[in-house]
Amino acid sequence: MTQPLTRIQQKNTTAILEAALEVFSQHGFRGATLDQIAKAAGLSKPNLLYYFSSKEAIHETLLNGLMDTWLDPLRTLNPQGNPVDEIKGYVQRKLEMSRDYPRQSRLFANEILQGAPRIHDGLGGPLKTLVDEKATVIQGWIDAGKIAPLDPHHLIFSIWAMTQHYADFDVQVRQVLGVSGDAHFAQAAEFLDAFYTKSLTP
Amino acid sequence: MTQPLTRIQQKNTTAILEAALEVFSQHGFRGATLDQIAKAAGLSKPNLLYYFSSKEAIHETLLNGLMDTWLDPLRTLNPQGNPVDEIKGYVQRKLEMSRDYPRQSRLFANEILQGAPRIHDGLGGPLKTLVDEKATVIQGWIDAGKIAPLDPHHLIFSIWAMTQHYADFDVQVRQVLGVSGDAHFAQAAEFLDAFYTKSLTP
DNA sequence: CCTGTTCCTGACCGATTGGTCAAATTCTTA
DNA sequence: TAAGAATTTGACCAATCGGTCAGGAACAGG
Repeated sequence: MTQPLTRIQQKNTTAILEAALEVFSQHGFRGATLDQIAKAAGLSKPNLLYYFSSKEAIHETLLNGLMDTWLDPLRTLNPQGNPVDEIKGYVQRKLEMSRDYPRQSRLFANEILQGAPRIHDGLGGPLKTLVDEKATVIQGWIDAGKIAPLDPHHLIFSIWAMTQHYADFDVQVRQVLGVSGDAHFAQAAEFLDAFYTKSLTP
Repeated sequence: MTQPLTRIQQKNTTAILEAALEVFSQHGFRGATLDQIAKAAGLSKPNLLYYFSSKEAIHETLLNGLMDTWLDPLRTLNPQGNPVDEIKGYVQRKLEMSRDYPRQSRLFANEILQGAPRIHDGLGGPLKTLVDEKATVIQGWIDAGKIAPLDPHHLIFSIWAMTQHYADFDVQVRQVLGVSGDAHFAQAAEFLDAFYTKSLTP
């Protein structure tokens, strides 16, 4: 039985999670400190621990809230739609997430990189289930001759890899391109559209 | 004037770097501890610091030695070769590196994820130079009608993203596919070959 | 064998870490 | 407005961090 949150609880909880997202995504779990998070949230360290029982509790809350949002674009892949457009739409939505929520992407990347010690189960369970389901849909499209024959699982991996690359390896992308703003995301969108059009069309 | 290393120096230095690669790639720079590295190397902590002046010195040595090896596959991209085969060859070599040297890939990924604080300059300098050079080659192929018109820089990013994904997100890939060995790398090789064949052929 | 150099270690240090706690402050509500 | 609950804080703690240092052990060449 969860109690409704007071305004002050609401405000501080979100401030903590926002600050923690900033710090965790930048330094990883072990690299982040409670002092950093407290300072970024404008609270004292003991006050952090009044709202969350431990550093790990903050991190866990963040990851749990993330999983669903992160998989939503895949969930909306429509079996009844036009196959090529559906997949390209998924690519674009995923790329937009890299542009608009890079911290979430990096938080996730950090966790996976370290071997996913805190969400290992979530990967084999809900994630695998969803991917398998959508892979079946894609395989159906292949069997019907609607798209080119490509291993559906690895096709999904390719989408994750290419879109998240622009968030996770942002520094590298910027250095190599020599840009500072957001303009290269439009280039990326164009590239990915052309790329997947060519590879998916039967 | 660097002195030649004695056998014992040789042995311990490589043992330290091997252990540090293991630990750094798994926990990131801040997450790794000298005690962990010392234990993994079979040495005492003060003995580590007899060979390397600091934790950062170990990390730096590791990254410096990595950069060249990591870019070699791109360097061997031959302007005179068959365009599609050259690029697909690069993809395969990069994928093999993900399979055979996943720790190096994760070490690099960790560094970039945290904003590349220790190799920031190397990205804008040598890396950018090499990429720009190869991008020009690819653009030449496009202008000659040898491959499909795709932004060369983003094409290179796509190769990095997709191949390194199999090393950096290894846990996720394994969980989703439900595999434990190395077999899925053969699938990945096949997928990438088909994928790039379709998208590069004019 | 002796001697100087290289290699190695236990004990230790100050700084930082995640976390605790009693007391003070602020808010709510009767 | 008074009492009780919720919120906030400074002071503090044990553990761990990267790193130091004096001295001992092993090794080399003569």
